Amino acid sequence: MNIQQLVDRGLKIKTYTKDSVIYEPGTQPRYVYFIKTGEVRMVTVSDEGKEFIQGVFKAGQHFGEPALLINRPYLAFTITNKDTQLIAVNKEDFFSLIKNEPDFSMNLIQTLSQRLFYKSMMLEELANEKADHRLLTIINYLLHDITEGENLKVTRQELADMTGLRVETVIRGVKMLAGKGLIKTVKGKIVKR
Amino acid sequence: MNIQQLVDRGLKIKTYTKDSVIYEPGTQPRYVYFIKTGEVRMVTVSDEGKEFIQGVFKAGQHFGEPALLINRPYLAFTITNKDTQLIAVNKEDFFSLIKNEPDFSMNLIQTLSQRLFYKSMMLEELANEKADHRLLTIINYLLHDITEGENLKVTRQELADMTGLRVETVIRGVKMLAGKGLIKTVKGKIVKR
DNA sequence: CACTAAATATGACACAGATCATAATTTTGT
DNA sequence: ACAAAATTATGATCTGTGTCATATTTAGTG
Repeated sequence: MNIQQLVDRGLKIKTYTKDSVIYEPGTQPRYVYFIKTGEVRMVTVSDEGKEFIQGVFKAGQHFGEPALLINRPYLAFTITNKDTQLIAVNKEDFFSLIKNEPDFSMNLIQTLSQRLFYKSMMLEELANEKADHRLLTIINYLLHDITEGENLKVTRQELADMTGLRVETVIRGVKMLAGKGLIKTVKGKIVKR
Repeated sequence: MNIQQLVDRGLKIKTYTKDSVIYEPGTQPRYVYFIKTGEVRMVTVSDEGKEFIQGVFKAGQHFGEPALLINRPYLAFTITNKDTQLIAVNKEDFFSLIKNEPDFSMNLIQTLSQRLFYKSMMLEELANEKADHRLLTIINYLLHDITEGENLKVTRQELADMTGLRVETVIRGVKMLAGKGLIKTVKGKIVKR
């Protein structure tokens, strides 16, 4: 099931401007959201206002399934990183997609597996490893998605919010890793080689 | 799909004694494991030998799907907590289960969603919260599964291995939470009220 | 019941990373 | 090309939790 097919079925496209909140923790899930264009981040926020990035979702992907499927209030905020167009698919329709479209079902299982894999990896890091190790792991993970010579389009703040560290610690850590030759940086940007 | 049906299909039951290793990190997944009897823990281990409990699986449940489904080497050890009987279902059979048994597929999706929910919760805790908050969260989570008056059958060491803390920190933290009346303990055991 | 092992408890000290303050550099918008 | 904003950088403390050492309590076993 892709976006076009959903549109063909007559589902409405909703437009959100950058930094709009799509849903908040504590609220009851009613939809699964398919992204037509744009990008969203899923973040949990501590009492002191510190953000942790649970995931980032781009055009063609969907988010918000787990809470809907197990019927639990959301844990996280979902916020647009750019102007974004979404299609909200209600519970009934989403369940019928799973039941009636074997490909969609298989695909969803693999998507959930990928996310579990990432979260397991990060849990090990946050539970057991110190700053430099965490940083190297997330950086290598992110480098997978880009091609040689390109650089990572993430700020130190974002790395901090993915690793549970503070910006200053990330800045010092990245510098250290570059010094040891474990990563390559050009003008502060982390580059794949 | 339940254990009996797998047995009826002629799948072999393998027996493991307590503390046997079923698989190790780095190896390539070939099976999904269904638990007939017993219990296993999934743990990642740091270079310094510190364990983190990624999950615990009991009779009737299965484990090892994500790595198999996305075709990536295991991240964790899986080790029996007790004498355990397993049925190993190979990739082909597992895929056919998903394709041909809609109920199984739906069930798997919900199981994966539950695990994602737990891991998201723990990631937020490990990334943003300090010892006491982490402890209270995991304790409340575990208390959900038992009835009033019963006590948690986990040691401080196990709480430590679930929260990324050290035993001493857990011991001090539990004592503190009990002192503040946020949890109830009897002879050191954490009791549901 | 006694004996041993495992789990819980407690104190002293160390240290990674947080926090705070301020500066330098790079990016973005006009 | 310039100003403003965002990001990166760096130093000086502070602090929660790890580490280590040792003691006490509870559970398990013949």
